[in-house]
Amino acid sequence: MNYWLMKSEPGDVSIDDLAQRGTVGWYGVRNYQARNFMRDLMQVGDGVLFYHSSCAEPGVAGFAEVCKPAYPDPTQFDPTSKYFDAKSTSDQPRWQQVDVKFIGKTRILNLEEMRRYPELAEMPVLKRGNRLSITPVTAVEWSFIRSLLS
DNA sequence: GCCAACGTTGGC
DNA sequence: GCCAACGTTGGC
Repeated sequence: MNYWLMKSEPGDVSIDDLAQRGTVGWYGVRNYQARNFMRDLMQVGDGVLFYHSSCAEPGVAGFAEVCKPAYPDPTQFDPTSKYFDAKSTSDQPRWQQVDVKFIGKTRILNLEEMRRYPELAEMPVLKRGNRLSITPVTAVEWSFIRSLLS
């Protein structure tokens, strides 16, 4: 059982979209390290901090859970998608996604507030220059944020 | 829109 | 396999 922080642009998929749809496929990851987390380490039942990025108020916006293990991301095969990858074939897909299901929406836990808690100081999302869209969360960080937002 | 950070690409 | 150039991310 692992925990993860996963960034989504709310203009693309927001916590409200997830709440409405119940589950979503985590398409569009085009970074090998983030892909490997999904492919090699994510399991059904893993906890997810749903994070809003590239928006007016970046921060943790809710909780989700991995509900389907990694499988090929269909957008890599779609020439009309901005995530199309010409070097990817159905025999040799490069990119994977998992499905996540909605657990709950919370208030926005923004970066300024997160920085105030020493318990969260090591989270990659708070480190300067971090760009990775999927990062591991420790059990301590997970419990802390769960109680903070409950 | 700026820009720091850092992953990727491609020439050698 | 080095490394400079380039592209992207994402907070501000």
